[in-house]
Amino acid sequence: MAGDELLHKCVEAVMDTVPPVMRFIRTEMRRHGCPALSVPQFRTLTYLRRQPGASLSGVAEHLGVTRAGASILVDRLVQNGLVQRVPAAEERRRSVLSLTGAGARLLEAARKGTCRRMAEVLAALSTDEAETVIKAMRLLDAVFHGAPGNPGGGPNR
Amino acid sequence: MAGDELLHKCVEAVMDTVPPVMRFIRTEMRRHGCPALSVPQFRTLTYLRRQPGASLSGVAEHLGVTRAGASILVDRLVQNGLVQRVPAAEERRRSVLSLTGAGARLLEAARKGTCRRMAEVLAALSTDEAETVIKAMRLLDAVFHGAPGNPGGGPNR
DNA sequence: TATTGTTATACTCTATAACTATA
DNA sequence: TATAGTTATAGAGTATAACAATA
Repeated sequence: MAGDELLHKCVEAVMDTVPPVMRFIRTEMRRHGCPALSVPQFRTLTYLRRQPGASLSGVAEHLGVTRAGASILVDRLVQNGLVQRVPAAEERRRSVLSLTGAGARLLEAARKGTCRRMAEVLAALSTDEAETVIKAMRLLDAVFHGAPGNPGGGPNR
Repeated sequence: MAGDELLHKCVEAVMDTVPPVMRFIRTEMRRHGCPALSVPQFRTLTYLRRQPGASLSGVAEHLGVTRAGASILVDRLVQNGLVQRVPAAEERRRSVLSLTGAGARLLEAARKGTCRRMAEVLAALSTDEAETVIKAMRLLDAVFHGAPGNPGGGPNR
């Protein structure tokens, strides 16, 4: 475990740096969506590409939001023809979610456009620096994974 | 400049990792605000602590939002008694913004609470790992600083 | 005319609470 | 009773567009 002062510096660094990067991602996602995708929408589509047939609860947990929020989010995606939602055959209260063709195409387009723009920015990094960033992202993934920091433990999570 | 493949891995890592970390920050900020602070509100207060007397345009630019958005944001902070807004003496169309006592206190409380929670999470890192994260945050700061990724270049930015 | 800031409008995200339907 | 999902309500963020006031 890192020392107190170092830890504090680390916390401040993350708190200062993450919001602007997030804003960049959000803005680019909007620009490249056509129709624009919000970050949660993008993350939902990405999740469904990797986990076809996932449930609404799965989406909620992946995003770290309540089921109510996930329900509305998915609703919009369904209304926009990007996601298909059907009741599970065996357990009818469960939803089976998957990308539609349009959803897959839009996801790919948004992903490419946003990645291209971010690549332009990150291209300023040297090889060593890029490796440092990758390593740091893995570390953050590891420690924040399962670190709730999530919505209230109410009855409907 | 890093190679193409490495760059791509770096982009994906950032796009995958930043949103969950951001969500953590947002949730903790809500929890510790009392009344809850949103991330933009928190960043505005932090900015005003460091730049007392800043203008609304300054806030907008710091946050990377339109002036319309910054105006509303500041409005809420003023209504909640956290920020003071007075017209500049010499150039009356300009606003002079600064923290009130309550704003400074709330900022400090929210900062401490959120930092403490994040420190709990980051405490899992070794000294080397914490240093890697700090280094990466500095690198991202540097490359995203000035990388707009910001709202449309309309007439009212 | 250019700059600073506001207001109007519209959309998304997000939470909590209360509900329905299924198991 | 417990679980999956929905709906209602409320408040914040954000964009664009149109506007007012000042320089």
